[in-house]
Amino acid sequence: MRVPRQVVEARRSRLTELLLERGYLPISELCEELDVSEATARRDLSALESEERITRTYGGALGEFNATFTSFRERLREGTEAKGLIARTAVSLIKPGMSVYLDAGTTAFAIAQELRRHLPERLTLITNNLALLETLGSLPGAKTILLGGQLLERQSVLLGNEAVKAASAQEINIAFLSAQGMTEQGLWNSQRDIISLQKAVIKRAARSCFCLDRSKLGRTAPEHLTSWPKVAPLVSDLSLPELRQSGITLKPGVLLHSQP
Amino acid sequence: MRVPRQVVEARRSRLTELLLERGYLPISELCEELDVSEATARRDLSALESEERITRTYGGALGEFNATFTSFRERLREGTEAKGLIARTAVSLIKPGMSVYLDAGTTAFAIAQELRRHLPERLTLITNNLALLETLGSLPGAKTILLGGQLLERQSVLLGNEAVKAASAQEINIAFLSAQGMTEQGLWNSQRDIISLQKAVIKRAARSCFCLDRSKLGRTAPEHLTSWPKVAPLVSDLSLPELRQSGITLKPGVLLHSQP
DNA sequence: TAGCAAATGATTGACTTCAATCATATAAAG
DNA sequence: CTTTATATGATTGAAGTCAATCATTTGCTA
Repeated sequence: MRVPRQVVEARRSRLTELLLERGYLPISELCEELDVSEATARRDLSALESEERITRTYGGALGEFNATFTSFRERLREGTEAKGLIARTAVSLIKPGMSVYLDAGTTAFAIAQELRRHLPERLTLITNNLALLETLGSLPGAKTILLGGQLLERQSVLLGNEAVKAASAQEINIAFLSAQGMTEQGLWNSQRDIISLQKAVIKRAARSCFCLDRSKLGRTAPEHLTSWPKVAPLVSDLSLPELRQSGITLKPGVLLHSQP
Repeated sequence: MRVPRQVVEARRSRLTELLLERGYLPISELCEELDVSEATARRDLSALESEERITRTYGGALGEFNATFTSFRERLREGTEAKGLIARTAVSLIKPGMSVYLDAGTTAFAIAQELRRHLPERLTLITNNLALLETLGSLPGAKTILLGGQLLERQSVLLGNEAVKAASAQEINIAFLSAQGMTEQGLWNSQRDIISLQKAVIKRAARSCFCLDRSKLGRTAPEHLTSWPKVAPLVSDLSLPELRQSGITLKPGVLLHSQP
């Protein structure tokens, strides 16, 4: 029997809520919870899936909870090769007892995963990146500090005055930062908030290490972060000659080239 | 053919890692990824499930990622009735434009869920509770601020100096706090860190609202938080006579009794 | 109010998943 | 080196899942 449109919609949003809460539910439980037949439950699932509000699995469905996190993971998986290499080089700079800052790029995610494999002792890890927490929070023997700040919707990142203030109060031995583009003029990033925070971090960090893979070469972004003379180590899969072709000349020793 | 024990173990931890990364994987992909037959993949899954390192589903498996969050949600589901009522009363105290602090108890989670249903305009939501972020981060028109601090493993909570400092810099109109126990002597909580933060919040908040359901009555905890005269509104499913039976006498108007 | 469109539950057959069983190869134990 | 224990892949039958189809009820709209 036909039922008012609004009832259908209500049931479907209840379904997404349920999945959001429980993560996963098999069809049978969905039927029971929503008090509908299997057929209807399936219809709801395929409707919601086509709206990309849930993910169906064989036998049930997954909520798009931590959708921010997974999208982050997916982005990471694209540049895997280069980012893995960059991460390995970056981690080799970390010594036991250090205080390490990781920022909000996908490279930071790769570094965190690399830390899972080779973890120096007694690290203090500092970040404004919520997507890193699952990884960093479970590293044994490391202390993880999250900067405070305003939550940027859909970004899983904390920014704003609070974040800048919190960063300025940290002791940082080495910071790993990323940018969205690099040109002859230097490094670029998309948002003023991000740049303010990065500048605060650079000021507090004994060493600021920029990690950029080749996809960033030649790109710009709305906001200018820094010019080349101020870039201390650049960790990249690019070589010096490749950089020179794009008009970027670095002093010797500045580039840490990540090779296979 | 039999294979060295260490190979099996390695494959199984690789499997947990995979699930941790991807959240969910169907059997077929597991077989491909691990390069084993379906039978072996299933055996691995049931082994890991009995160790409670993953969760099987029909057709695949889930990683125990955000296990902290889900355990939180499960804890929440226990006291649902009372906490829902308390949350409703609590939310009725929130007016548009307010700056609201939510602390780390499960009651805070219930309040967040209630906010999802009845959301006053232009709220600023402040918390040290990571489990709340998924809920709070998606509330339209509200601004969410996370206090910084050290990540408490398995608790999804931020504490420590940074958190106290960050709290002291906030403007808070109303704070919703919880405690682990209430006796004649006042309110009790388990950790010194938590109490330091709560005291900082109370100092900054125009109004500090304690939310405790009846399960807390008569319980104590290692650390003393506050005595009764300083408890401003107490939101509870307990009634004045019930409290008096346990030796707790409140001035009129202090208790906001949540009834069905 | 009449006619259409839409939502529902039941049923069906194709397909998938699953646990159990078995033969085999080989790691570990003695 | 011999024996034992165990990990593996293949097979099989039972059970579960899925999309398509159909009849029915009922909301919506002209």
